[in-house]
Amino acid sequence: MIARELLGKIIITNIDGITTSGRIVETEAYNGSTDKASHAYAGRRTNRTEPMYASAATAYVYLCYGMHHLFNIVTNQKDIPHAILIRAVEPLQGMEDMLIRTGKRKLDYTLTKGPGNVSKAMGINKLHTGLNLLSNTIFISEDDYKIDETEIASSPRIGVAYAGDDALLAYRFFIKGNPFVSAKPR
DNA sequence: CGACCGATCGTCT
DNA sequence: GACGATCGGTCGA
Repeated sequence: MIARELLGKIIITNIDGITTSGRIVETEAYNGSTDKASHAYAGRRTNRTEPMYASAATAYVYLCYGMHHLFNIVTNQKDIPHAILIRAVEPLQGMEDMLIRTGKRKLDYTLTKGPGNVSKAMGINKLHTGLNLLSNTIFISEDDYKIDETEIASSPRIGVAYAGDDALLAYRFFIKGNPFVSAKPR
């Protein structure tokens, strides 16, 4: 499962002349047309969800609650709308700029905890939806950091109670004990 | 701590 | 016209 493999990888953004990067510590998988929690459930295909139907390594960014831009990585072949929501990263580069973007005063674990904060800190917004992630604006990289399987935990996804039985699926993955991992499900 | 609540607007029905 | 793949502040214990 790709949501698991993304843990420990690095997201780098070059936006507005600013470079920021962070290590992925929490993800959620959205399993396309069979997943009631997915925007693409039952093959729903609209202007908003169209990028999810693109091939792997495309960005799907959308506005949530009228104020948060949530960043997803599309993972499958063209026309199969699978995506991974990046829920938290551990900042690596550009913390000063992240603080400015988020309006926070001091560097703490809330800087990039939760999907809304990740996008805000890294400068990702709706304009980036549909963007190819092999571009240099937003891309995924990796370094020597290795995660052992035993460091990975899973749980049901956050905030998807409306999805019925699919809300129970353990499609959320995170690095155990990492302080940037967001709150537990409600 | 936990529970609750308001902000805020694009998207879909 | 209703409703979020959220966040941060407040309130009470």
